[in-house]
Amino acid sequence: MPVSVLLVDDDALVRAGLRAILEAQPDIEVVGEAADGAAVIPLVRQLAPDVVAMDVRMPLMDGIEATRAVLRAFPAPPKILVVTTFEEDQYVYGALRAGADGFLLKRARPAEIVHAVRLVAEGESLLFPAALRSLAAGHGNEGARAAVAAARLTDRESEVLRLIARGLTNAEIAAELVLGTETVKSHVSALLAKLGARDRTQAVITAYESGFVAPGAAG
Amino acid sequence: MPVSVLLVDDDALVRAGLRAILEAQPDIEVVGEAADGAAVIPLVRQLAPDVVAMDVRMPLMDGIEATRAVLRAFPAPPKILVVTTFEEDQYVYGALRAGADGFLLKRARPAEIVHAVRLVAEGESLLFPAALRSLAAGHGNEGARAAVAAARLTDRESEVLRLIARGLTNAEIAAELVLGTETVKSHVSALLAKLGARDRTQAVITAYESGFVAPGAAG
DNA sequence: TGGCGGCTCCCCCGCACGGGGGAGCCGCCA
DNA sequence: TGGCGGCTCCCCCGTGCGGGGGAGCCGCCA
Repeated sequence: MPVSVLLVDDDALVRAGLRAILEAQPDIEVVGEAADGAAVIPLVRQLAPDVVAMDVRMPLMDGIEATRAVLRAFPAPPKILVVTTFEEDQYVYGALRAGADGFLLKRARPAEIVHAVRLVAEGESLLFPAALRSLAAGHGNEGARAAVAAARLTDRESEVLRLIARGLTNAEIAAELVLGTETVKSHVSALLAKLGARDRTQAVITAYESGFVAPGAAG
Repeated sequence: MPVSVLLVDDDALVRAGLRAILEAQPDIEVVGEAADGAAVIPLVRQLAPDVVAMDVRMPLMDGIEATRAVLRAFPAPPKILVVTTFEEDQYVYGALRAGADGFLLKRARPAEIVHAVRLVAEGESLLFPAALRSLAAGHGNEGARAAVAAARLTDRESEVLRLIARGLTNAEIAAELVLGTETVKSHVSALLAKLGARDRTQAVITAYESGFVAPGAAG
């Protein structure tokens, strides 16, 4: 059962590129295209795609509004993969709050694009915007790859991040999870690398900004 | 021109106590009372108080809902001072998100209660819930005093907290503000003490949880 | 069967951090 | 006039933190 994808981008060139890359995969099928967010709702209703690859900047209705509209309109909405560039990273937070499931960088390599589509199709994928931003600084394509491939935390890392975001030290986390402090340090290091965070403070910021934790939700 | 206060608490004893304490001040005037949040809207319309001292737990409409209702109903709403106890601190975040302007602990001393009313009346007062919680742990009355009196940050401290909440190190903050690192350290220490935070990580958490910074608002 | 990723734990090392002091300058206000 | 709070900068000191290595165990899957 292939993953069905709807492409939404005002640039025909981008649509064609995405279609070519994705159609080359046996398990991915592009079922439709749209040139603006305003056309998304009826197309989703008609095509019922698994994933919508959604551009951010479009003339009539931008990707953020369209994301919101789709999630409002359908009880079981498709996964929304927001297609963005480093220059547009100010839209990332808005898209996240609108309910986007993942991010795709236009300058990513084909294999990464394919990977991203599969990831969001599988569900529960959270790509951290801070990782995008920090990795974007200077590293060029390296950044794109890392942002797409590495930004998924393991269960343990998620658990540790949650405790970091509650203000615990490594020793306290170790006690809480019944682990050695060295183990916690390992998880913290891995987690910081994946998030593109320099230290636990930046990790907490990323946790809040990405919606990984929400104000008021903590105990 | 005295500060006018509306008391909202289902406990008549509490109302009487607040009235006695506040009326003893020449610059504070209690203009009305209500026993439930459901009665607040018409009373605010009629009395136009500067401050509403609002209990959290009330039979018909709780303080959080009432706060929300008041802020929705009036273009220039009164300041909302939420009256709470340490046992009720789980309501603090909800009240903050509802738009409350400050917090008052029932076991606070009279002078502190008066101070809190004057503070919110002056505007722009933000009392940090994390400071409440951490100070509440064990210190008894000490905690109440500190939470009310110390939780207001100076301009410089607010500036530093904002930069901490953007992930900067002390050295980077110093460069940003054109200061010495030792100066930044002084501000950070003062700020941590006021917030009841152990380190900058907890300070960031407090900043988000209190609404001092909001997800998506950062640049 | 081998490889790989996740989880666990260990070492060494440098450093940013935070606490404890103190001090001088300025402006406000009693 | 003196006091006080805010802002600035300095010292010393301990340590939690994060990076750099490495290693063994397990389960999944090709």
